Amino acid sequence: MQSASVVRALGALAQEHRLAAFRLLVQAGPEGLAAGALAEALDIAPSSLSFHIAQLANAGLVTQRRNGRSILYAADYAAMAMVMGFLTENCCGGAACVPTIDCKPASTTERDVA
Amino acid sequence: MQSASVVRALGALAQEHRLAAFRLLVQAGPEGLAAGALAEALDIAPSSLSFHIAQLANAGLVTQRRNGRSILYAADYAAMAMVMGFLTENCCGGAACVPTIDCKPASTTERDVA
DNA sequence: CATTCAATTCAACTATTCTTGAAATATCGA
DNA sequence: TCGATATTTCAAGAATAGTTGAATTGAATG
Repeated sequence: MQSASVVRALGALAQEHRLAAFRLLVQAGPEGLAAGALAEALDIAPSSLSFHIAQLANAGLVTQRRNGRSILYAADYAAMAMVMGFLTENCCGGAACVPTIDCKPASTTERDVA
Repeated sequence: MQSASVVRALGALAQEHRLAAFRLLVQAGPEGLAAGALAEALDIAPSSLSFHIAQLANAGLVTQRRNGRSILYAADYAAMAMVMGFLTENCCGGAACVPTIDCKPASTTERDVA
């Protein structure tokens, strides 16, 4: 019964600012981006970004770690792949289609997420 | 600026009943399922299903066609692939990962959706 | 043409989401 | 420790989402 967590993940992505933030993080790679950098890139208030990024984190789509005064957020590729796999599961009654997504950027495995 | 349509698609999927309905349609294949069959499978009121399936249709995730008294809904695989492609675009700053999804069930191309 | 079946639309209500600014928490440097 | 920076939490309001049953539209059957 993982459908509830997929609903949360999709709901987390189903908002203009959060989708944009997630895509920035996906493109930024495992290094991630600071909350402030995201707020500035998206041109929204810091408190608004906190609200949105918390939902992405709560849905398991991003991880966070502190770096000095900043908090860096990074996309969780495994979670993203899980959501996609769930959507396409048994696609077309089992006909061969929809390859499993397997995104393993170079430094993902060595990363340690607090 | 396709992000708005992706937000709508994700929002359409970010709900328990709609996610379940979409998955049933994905698994049902191009033949699709009648609105009544979906309502029964999901155990929700017909008016509730109408409300939800309309959002999936509005987001472009499902197509509809009439068959006698019933209206059959079917998943739109191209739209699904588009959403996933958008999420993973330029993943990891361009590192080779995330193969493009290419779901082409046997009869999809010959289907004519009104 | 009247009846029945399938699905949608409507109105009303409750619940959740998003935004904002002010206050609080945590880290760093002098 | 004090002040500055980075981020989160809180409270309150406006907007949107989800549910229900009743009324409506559209297609098939006699």
